[in-house]
Amino acid sequence: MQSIKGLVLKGLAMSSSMNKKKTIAEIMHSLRRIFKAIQQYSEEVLKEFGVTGPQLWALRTVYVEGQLSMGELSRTMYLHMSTVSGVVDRLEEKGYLERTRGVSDRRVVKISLTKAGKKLVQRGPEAAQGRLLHGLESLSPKEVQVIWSSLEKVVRLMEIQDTKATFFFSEE
Amino acid sequence: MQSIKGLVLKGLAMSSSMNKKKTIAEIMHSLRRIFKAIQQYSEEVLKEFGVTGPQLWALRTVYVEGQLSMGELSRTMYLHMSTVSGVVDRLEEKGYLERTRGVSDRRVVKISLTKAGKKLVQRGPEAAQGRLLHGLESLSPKEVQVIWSSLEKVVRLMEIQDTKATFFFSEE
DNA sequence: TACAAATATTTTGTGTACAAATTATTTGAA
DNA sequence: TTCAAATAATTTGTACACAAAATATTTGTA
Repeated sequence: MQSIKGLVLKGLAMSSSMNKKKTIAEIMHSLRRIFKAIQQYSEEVLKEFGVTGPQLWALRTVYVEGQLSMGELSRTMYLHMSTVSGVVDRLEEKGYLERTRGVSDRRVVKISLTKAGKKLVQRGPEAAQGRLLHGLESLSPKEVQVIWSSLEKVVRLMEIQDTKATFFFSEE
Repeated sequence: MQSIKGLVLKGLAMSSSMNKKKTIAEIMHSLRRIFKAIQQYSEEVLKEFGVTGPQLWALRTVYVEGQLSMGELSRTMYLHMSTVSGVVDRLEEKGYLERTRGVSDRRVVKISLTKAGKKLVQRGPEAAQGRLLHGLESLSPKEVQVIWSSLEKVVRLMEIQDTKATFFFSEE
């Protein structure tokens, strides 16, 4: 259906003398394709396990971290609290999560897994990571390391600009 | 508001002896944060130019590629056609794009920029790329190259699994 | 020629994803 | 003590993002 193979080969054919501007455009494309692949994987997870990628990710986070507040969950997942609120709604409806009000502070909502939720996490794949995970597993530790440090560099570049809006529009 | 700086530093503190599984989890986090940074940037663009990141990206694509069909536009943007259909709807309402039916094949819809659309692209930043672009510009060509090839590797790993679903669940 | 299969786009329905507004509760200062 | 500010979570409104179904048109074939 998609001519992905062709596109990948086109990417590989680029020489190392490719100029910076073009490389940057390619980087954006790569990121876009990674997001798309993650979303497509989410569909597969939905068909097999009845929950979406983000939902499985939330379950997995609670499984790993233990009981969490909404704020903690959203910070751990790097998602806006209102987004997480909706995800938790759907997981609660499905019977995988429970909300309980905090005892000492009644503003706080504590999220915990039900028995069914725990079971699902144990038999399910590693959330959205699944596909990427199995790909990365096949690489050497060194290769994984290089990919990680590259991504960290990109993250720093993007997040640093939050604090340095002044320098945002530099000269061409 | 966000404690992003702290998180970045935590990432940097990791030693190279970090095991593969942890590194992979970090890679997922990095991707997630890149995604979030792009979306936050989209908000800024919206406030300044009245169009969202994806909308500006679509305009820019038509600007660069010239008149396009919906199919061509969606393939170029790596987005589902139904998604692009909605984005084009909103840009048409705002008067930046026009739809025209194909002459030889009346199923095809041709997308082209209006005068206002052209003007906006010329004065606007480089769509979602903007923030990343300015960050990457500050690196050496070699560094940019390493980041690109890492991302390409990730893309290939994820997309290859579309065709090789058989090997999907390998042993631990 | 007739009409089924293929193709291009839109519509429908679900689920993120965010900001801004709202609600409920707690904390701190006059 | 009182009540405004701060905090935690939810609700509301907009815009992606996708698959599946529907619509319109063209192509190929009997």
